[in-house]
Amino acid sequence: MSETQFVTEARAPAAGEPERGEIELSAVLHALSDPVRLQIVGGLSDGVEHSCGSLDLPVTKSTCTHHFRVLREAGVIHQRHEGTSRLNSLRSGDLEARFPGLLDTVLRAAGSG
Amino acid sequence: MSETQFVTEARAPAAGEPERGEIELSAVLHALSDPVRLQIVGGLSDGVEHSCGSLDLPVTKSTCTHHFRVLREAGVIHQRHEGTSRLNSLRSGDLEARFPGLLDTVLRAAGSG
DNA sequence: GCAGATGTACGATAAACGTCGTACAATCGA
DNA sequence: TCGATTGTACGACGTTTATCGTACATCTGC
Repeated sequence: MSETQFVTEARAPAAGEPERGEIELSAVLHALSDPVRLQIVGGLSDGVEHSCGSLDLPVTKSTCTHHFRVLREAGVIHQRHEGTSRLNSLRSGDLEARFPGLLDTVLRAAGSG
Repeated sequence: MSETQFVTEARAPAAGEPERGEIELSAVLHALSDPVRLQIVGGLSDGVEHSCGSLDLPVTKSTCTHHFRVLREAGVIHQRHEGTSRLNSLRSGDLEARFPGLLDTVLRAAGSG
């Protein structure tokens, strides 16, 4: 896991991301309710930053952009710019603080289902 | 809780309900991603059967019917006919068997959020 | 500067969604 | 039987969604 994932203090989120305290449950559940986005979250669950293209998703680039935006605006992921890439990571710490156990439970459910 | 909720054997679902093994994670998350439906699930979380009207929802009757159908077709609730009422209950046992911890975690998140 | 790589922006499109109103069906009590 | 209660069916409506293609922006390496 990256060193930013288990911090317990809320940090200032990037533009377009909700703050930790403003993450809404219904938005998170909606973000996780799409199979492609569930696949993205599963791909990010190793705690390593992944670029959008490195996840080998079954949709086109522009649809990818759409799904990453939904996840970002729901507060599920963080996007960092590096070169021509956008490095994505799960906001595990923020989600764990706001909705304890939720992300892990969903990831386990996605893995076994 | 009613006596049907913690059975570990899958039972034949009513028409329109998926069987235990066919409950899909994305459908469950989508069903739970609407505030009204989250309120319904919260209202049913005492384990008691509730009629549709007894939950005092902020929408009209026909919208209620719609939300209960979404929950039923996702496998989240069971509906039983009794007189002029439809008694609703959570499929806690089936959900726990299929996606362990998911329902409890979401309900706890909904309660604190 | 130029070409390639990586995403985003924008518009289009078809499907699904949440909401409502009205009409209807089923049941119960008087 | 008649009226009240409870919920469903159906159609309408505006919004949102998931998807794509094309065009564009940004960065890297030559």
